[in-house]
Amino acid sequence: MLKEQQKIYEESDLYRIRHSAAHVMAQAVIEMFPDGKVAIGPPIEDGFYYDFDLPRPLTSEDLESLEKRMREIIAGDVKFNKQVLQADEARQLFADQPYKLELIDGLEQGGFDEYGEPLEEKPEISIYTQDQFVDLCRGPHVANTGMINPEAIKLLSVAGAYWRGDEQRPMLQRIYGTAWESADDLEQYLWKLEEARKRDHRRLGRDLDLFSVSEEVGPGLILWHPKGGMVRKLVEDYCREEHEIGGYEFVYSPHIGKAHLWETSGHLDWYKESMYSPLDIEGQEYYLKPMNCPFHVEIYKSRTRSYRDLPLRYAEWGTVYRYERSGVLHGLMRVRGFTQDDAHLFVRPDQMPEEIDRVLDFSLNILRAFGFKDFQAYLSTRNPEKAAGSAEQWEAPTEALRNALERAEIAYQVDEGEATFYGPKIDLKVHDAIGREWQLSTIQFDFTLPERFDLVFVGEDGQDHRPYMIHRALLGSMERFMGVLIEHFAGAFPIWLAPVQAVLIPIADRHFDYAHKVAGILGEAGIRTEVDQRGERMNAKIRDAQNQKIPYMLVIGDREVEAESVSVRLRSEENLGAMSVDEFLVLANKEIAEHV
RNA sequence: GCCACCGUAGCUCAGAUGGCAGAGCAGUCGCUUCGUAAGCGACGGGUCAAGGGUUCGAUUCCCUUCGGUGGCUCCA
Repeated sequence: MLKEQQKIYEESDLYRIRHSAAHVMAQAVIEMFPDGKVAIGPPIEDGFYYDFDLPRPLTSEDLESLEKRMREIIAGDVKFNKQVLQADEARQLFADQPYKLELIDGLEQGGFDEYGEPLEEKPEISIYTQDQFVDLCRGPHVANTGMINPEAIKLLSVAGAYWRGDEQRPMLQRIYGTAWESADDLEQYLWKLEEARKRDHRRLGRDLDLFSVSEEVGPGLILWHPKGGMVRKLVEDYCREEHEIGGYEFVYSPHIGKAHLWETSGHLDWYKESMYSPLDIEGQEYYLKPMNCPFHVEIYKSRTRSYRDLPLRYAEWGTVYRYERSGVLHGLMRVRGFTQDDAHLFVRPDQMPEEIDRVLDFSLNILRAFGFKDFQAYLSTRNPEKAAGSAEQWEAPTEALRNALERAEIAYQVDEGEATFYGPKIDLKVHDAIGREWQLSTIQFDFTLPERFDLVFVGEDGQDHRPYMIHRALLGSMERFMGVLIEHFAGAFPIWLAPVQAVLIPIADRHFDYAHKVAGILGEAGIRTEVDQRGERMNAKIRDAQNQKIPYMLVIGDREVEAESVSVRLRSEENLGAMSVDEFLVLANKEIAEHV
């Protein structure tokens, strides 16, 4: 959620309802476990959570009885009473609540909020009491529990969460719940969850035979099947063409490189924990590449570069390997081996602003071509804990990126301290068909590599000058992009990307010959076509084609053979009736060209 | 990696307080030749994730490992 949206949310009634529901839930939990310790319980985007330290793991039966108890507390319609305390009074009150004591210390020092984030002003210490339950809390809440709609709350799941998000601290039990103003809203939200589950790319990947992950090969390593491979190829083909038009040149580089390369690049200093262990080859250490940059840099260095050569734009669909902790792997979205649509731009300082504008523009156009319309940009700035180079060095590129965003006129927010070690970056996120946000493009300024590799170009003055380097991936990784595409379209890819665009459905065996004849014509016209000649009834063939989300189902029976036509049914279930093969080709080609 | 839960046929899932392993779908074969979302029948298919322990006997109980799911931390 954007910071401005978050602010509006925090002012809303819904925010109070959810915050209050979290307290009611905490009361129910503490009634169940009187010795339980409470941590924090804030509202979140679609609901709320509360973290607890409890004597035993919670079960789904516990959630049911907690939910029941919450409804009783709500029915009691008790007041939320606010009271402001001195730190010492608060400490006495929460003497047996170690997490609250830590929070009180943070508040008293005026330093930190409940997440451990620094605060600008020293806040007052307040408690809210409802029924017998007292909680350290800054509010706000509804006036009394009766203002929470008991028909619009639901406890969703239990998960582990570190106290203050720190993996060195204890693991708490987090209960996620949701609360809405009306039962209808709740129902709609649950429908959305169900819809998201149905379009889960892992499920569709199997049902549509797009890809798989084999236990034999290893977790986070994707096997693309022919249908998924076709979609991926179409995506790549389109992008390659656009890149050529956009002035990029294609390069290819190997999957491994010597340790010294990664020392020079800085990856072994800054990125080692994400890299696979080295291979020993003839006494030399080689690392699997986690990024493509050093290779492109070596291509740049392979000869003397003149100011006339720049900008150079090296593009590569580069497959990289990163060690991701087992718990973070997720279908195509988070994997250990993936292919970036990567490019590195080497530019003269005077070309830099225009080049960044171009990249941002290029990126938006490509994403639009795939049906994404809603973008959100994030500008990540220097993290002093984890940054190569000085603060001064970061200033100019950070400004350049900010200016590009201003000129592109897209909504963005600044994420302070979120940059990678080598430079500030812009991340572009898209909203999919059901409103979820996914990160795809990244445009990263890199001022460290040109220095580390001592990159130069010869200027007009005959002297060596340092080029700037911009690192960018537009789709991000092919794996993640495909995952987002699958979920965005719920597997019903736009016709130009559909692995099978038309299926011919002969009603009886005697129609096979004509079906193959039509398939031949369509194939020659570039339509990806299959003939379903199983001994199934037409109804079954239609059902299967529908489930495979094939855009055009062409039914062929006696009438069509007679009239040399096809009967066109769409996956929208619309039946267009009979038309000639030529008419169908006009229709299909139009829709393919329009990317619908 | 951490916390919780889970792992039975390609998929979705039954099952037994520890005693020869079950269904639907999918697959193969046969019959059917059908007009816009599932025709009928037969057959094949399993070291019950792997390894170890307890036991007369383990798919079932215990331990370890591997894999998955939801989160946390991290991220393209």
